[in-house]
Amino acid sequence: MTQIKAPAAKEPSVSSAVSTINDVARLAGVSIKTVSRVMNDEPNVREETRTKVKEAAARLHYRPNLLARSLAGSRSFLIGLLYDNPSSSYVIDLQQGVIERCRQSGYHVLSEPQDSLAPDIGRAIASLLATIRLDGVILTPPLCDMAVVLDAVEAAGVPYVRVSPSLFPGRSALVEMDDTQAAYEMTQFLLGQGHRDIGFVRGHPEHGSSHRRYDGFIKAMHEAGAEPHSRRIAQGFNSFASGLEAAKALFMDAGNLPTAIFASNDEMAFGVMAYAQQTGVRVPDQVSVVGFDDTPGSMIIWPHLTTIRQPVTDLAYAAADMLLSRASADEDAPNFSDTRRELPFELVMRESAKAV
Amino acid sequence: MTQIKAPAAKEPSVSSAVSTINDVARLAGVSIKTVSRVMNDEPNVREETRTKVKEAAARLHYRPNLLARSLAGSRSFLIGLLYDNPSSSYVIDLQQGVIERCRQSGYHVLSEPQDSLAPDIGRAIASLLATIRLDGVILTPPLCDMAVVLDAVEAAGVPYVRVSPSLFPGRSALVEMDDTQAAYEMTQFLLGQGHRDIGFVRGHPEHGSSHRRYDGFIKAMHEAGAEPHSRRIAQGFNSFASGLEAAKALFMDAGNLPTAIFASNDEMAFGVMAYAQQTGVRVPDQVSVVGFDDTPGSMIIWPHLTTIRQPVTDLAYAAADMLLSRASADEDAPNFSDTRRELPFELVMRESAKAV
DNA sequence: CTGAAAGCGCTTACAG
DNA sequence: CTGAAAGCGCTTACAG
Repeated sequence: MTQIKAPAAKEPSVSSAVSTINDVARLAGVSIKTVSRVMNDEPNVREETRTKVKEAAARLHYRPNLLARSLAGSRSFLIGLLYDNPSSSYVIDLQQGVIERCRQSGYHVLSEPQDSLAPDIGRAIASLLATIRLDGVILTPPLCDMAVVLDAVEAAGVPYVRVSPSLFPGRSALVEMDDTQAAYEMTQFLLGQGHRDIGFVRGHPEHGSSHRRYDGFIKAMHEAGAEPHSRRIAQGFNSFASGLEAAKALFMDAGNLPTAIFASNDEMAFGVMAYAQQTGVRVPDQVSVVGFDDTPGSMIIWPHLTTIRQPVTDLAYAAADMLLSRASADEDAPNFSDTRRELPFELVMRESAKAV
Repeated sequence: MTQIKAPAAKEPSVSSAVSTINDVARLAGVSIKTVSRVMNDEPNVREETRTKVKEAAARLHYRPNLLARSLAGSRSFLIGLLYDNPSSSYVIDLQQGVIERCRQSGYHVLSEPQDSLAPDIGRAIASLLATIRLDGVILTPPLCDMAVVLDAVEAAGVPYVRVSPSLFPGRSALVEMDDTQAAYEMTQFLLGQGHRDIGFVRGHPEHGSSHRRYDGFIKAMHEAGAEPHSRRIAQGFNSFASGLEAAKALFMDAGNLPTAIFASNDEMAFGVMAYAQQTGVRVPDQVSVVGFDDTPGSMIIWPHLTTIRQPVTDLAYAAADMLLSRASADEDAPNFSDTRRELPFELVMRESAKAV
């Protein structure tokens, strides 16, 4: 690859473009310690001095060097987002929310995708945390349910928050939504629409949320005295293809279709809808279809998908807030690891489901 | 928000968990300068000494502190990804590719979403670059076409690469694909399938790629002597809703439908397909529909969408490689800003288009 | 081939 | 209310 000169800089000398705390101190006629005090909004500075320093800083376009602050101080102003998630919209929404909150506090976010299947993931994370002193880490599924990952983060002494963990309750601060209740309410919604014969597509058996969603479904069906026959339950793996396969099984007997299908996630619901369309089953006229997650796809298929909206952005806000308030609190503020926030989901009614 | 004690660390003292260059030097019985040489794979170290240092580093689980390296040296090992893009899959794919490449070189990536509509975006970026000394910046549309953004990056003296810019050719290193040619080939594909009466949904007029795609379409149609009537051209704005509206216009006369519709992006193609479905127009039997971008949605609708795959990951690789090779090269290697790489697109044939 | 010194730009701990 | 000194963990520039 060819490479040559950097784009012409506006300043004669690149290095002269950035001013340091020394420049500000000199211009304001104070010590660098005083400049530091002003920049960090510390008390015990005469108002007149404060003004003088602020003016000097403004004139020089001074911005404290984050790296230098990190090295000298006890904070790095860096939060790590560790993920290994196949859903781009989930990751991007979460990341966006975390960045938004961090920015307000002068923090930056390091996105660090991880391969949860890698045998040395524990060492990889330990190495990462040794290389960059992070002030906090956010862990998403499936990483947040892996003991080796939690061990590594804890060994490094970095505070962390888990998003929607399924395992090790109480081991750390966490944010989550109630999958079971959401599936329960979605099922109740279907029942309320007059559906009694409802098929269910289970999610990937290794995801904790799959089981919670199934439980919520069964609970509602049970309460309604409408326990599904086992042939109304299909096993999926969270993919479009597995949804298609599940639909094939659930629609086996064309003369005896369920009136609704509840897929454990949107992706599988799309598979069900595609299969229905291919075989001439009309949605929602013959069969209602609902999903779970409210991915972007639910608004681009027709009929638009009725689904459960995960509060991804709010989960991100909450996780970031926990970390940030811990970072600015006393080193040993008590009970951080007991912090737990449950955020509300939302049942989004669209066109893929209707009353029977 | 409550916050309390950090998760119990494995080590008695958190600070003792991380070893420094001094620890390694002491254990190996050498100076820190020698440790530095070994860690950076510099020459002029006796093999025996090198081994001794490596062993000491391994025993102490030593990882050089990135922040300290940054402050002392001329490199920060940090690359910034600046974006303001509504498509989560585009952003995540690009980010993933950039991170992957950076990781191999010991670099980390700071994702910095920007509001391209903010009036002070130039100052925001200048401030960011003053706060964190980045070794390089990657700019995506629409940021890469904003003079105020380029000015800020250049003023900071940070090397940068633009991804798919439409404006200011030659102002910087860039990676891109040929939108015009892609649209041209997609149109030729349709023509080759026997379509002559092809409708077109134009993209958002403020996106440079919209015009290039339109040009490619027109060129192919012209060459085939099949110039479209103006009522076969609809204006969209890259959204699902605008695709739906466009379809309404293009399908106005039910007795005289085009045999194919080429939408400038997938999102609008989905809108066209939804409208077709709502009005009983069968895709692809009555009308073929094709899109552009190969977003995840193209695989969850039925029929799956025939579209153009942007080489997003490869664009990311190429952009990162340019920056990384520049970072490890001489400060003034010539012509970096002339570097330009064009990557091949791919025509992905799926079920939404068929021969007439 | 190896090392002692200085310094990157800040904050900490202390003194006044 | 303010500042001089030391130090964070490295690399640079220089000396031998």
